[in-house]
Amino acid sequence: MTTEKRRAPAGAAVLRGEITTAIRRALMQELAAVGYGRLSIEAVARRAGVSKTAIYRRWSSKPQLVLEIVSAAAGQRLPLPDTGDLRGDLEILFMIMARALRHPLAAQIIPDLLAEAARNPQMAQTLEQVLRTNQRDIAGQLVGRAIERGQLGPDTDLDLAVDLIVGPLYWRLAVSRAPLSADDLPRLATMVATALEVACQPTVRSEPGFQPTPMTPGVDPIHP
Amino acid sequence: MTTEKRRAPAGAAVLRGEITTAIRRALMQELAAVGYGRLSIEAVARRAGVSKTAIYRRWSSKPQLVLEIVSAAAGQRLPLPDTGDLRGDLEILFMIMARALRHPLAAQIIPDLLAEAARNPQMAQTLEQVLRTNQRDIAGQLVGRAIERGQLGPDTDLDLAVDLIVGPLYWRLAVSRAPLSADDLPRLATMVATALEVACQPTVRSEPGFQPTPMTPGVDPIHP
DNA sequence: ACACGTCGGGACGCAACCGTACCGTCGCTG
DNA sequence: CAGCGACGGTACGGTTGCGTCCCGACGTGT
Repeated sequence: MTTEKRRAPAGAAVLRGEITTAIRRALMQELAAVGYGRLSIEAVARRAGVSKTAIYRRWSSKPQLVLEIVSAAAGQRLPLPDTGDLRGDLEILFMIMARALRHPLAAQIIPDLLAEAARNPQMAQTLEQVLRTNQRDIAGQLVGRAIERGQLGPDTDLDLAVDLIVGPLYWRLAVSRAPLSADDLPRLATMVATALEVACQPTVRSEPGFQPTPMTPGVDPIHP
Repeated sequence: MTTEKRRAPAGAAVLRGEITTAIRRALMQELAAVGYGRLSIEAVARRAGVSKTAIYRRWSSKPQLVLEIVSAAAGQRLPLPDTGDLRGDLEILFMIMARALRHPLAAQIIPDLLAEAARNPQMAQTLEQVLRTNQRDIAGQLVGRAIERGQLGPDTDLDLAVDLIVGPLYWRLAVSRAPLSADDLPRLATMVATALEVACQPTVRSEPGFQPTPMTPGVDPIHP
């Protein structure tokens, strides 16, 4: 309640936006260069041409810094145009994904943070919000449109659809890191669209013939 | 050439295998716990109940240690049975992959090392040998059989096929980390098999109708 | 039985980094 | 126009980890 007597910060006593921007940029570059595990505040400050204090004035600690900046950077929701066809929607989506994942910064940072999320609940929660729900929403509306059109059945498994849609391109661009020609995207879209249509068609066509082998967990593939 | 006068190490002067094993196991656990970036020799030694010297006697440095152990652990080639059908082969493969990726150690370590490989040429080369070529071989023989059977055309794009085969399951188990019921694997196999068959059928069925939007690289999805 | 030679362990010097306290500086507010 | 007050920067202890050196212990080959 004593805050009423204090006057608001003004003049030189206000955070300089240019320095904040420099820190944000430096953090992303440093994150790409050394990864979350090795990230050090000192290195970020050096790269930004700024003192550590400038960072600690804005963010309380290293996790807080990374989480806030990453959230802000990845939180942009981009609209997905409706082409009127499942395959067309997929191709648009693939182009957006490819453009994002081709950027060196994103291609370095995203897998790194996803790996970190596997052991860091805070990071997992943050990425869940800014990445996964975003993707699930996008894939969700994409699948939803296809259902409305009758291209897919209403009982389509959304999770499996997301895997099929996102998995191949993520693997290619973020994991395998092999070059991908522009021609491949339409082909991939065709393949995925066909797979979805066949597996989730309104007209059910179950095809038994191969009985699944029972799971045998307990064998260690890594080491005895 | 003075080595001729030296006699071979024997007795207590020979490396104790139990300690080597303890180091290997501790390294994997530590790698899963903190990741490659934060990995410290001291922590490995602590976890193994061993002194640092015991480690430095066996491996010269941290990268060398990790690369050697990871190579040894992941280098096991497992045979892929021939079910006589593309979909059956895929289902078997998916079960093998799922069993491997469901192990907490592997699920933590593999994405972490893949992310590290993006900035570490040594790591990239090692993983290339022990993981990617392994997968490419497996997928290659799987596709090769399908081609022999006539299920796929001889001009099948192997790279794209690998993406489609490996991507979804890797995304689901290693990135998204969502639970995957046993029923999902056969369904996924059906979807992928269908996608491959349609896109790579000997009877070419090209279907134009959507002209690809040109690539526009240069827009930064991360930050201006 | 002896001696050889490496073993594993503890200790050390060095370097990097975290988070904080203190300092002079500067521009708005009254 | 005067001074308040947070700014950005430097300096500082404390901690952690790397890689090395020295030490006593110990089992085999001569």
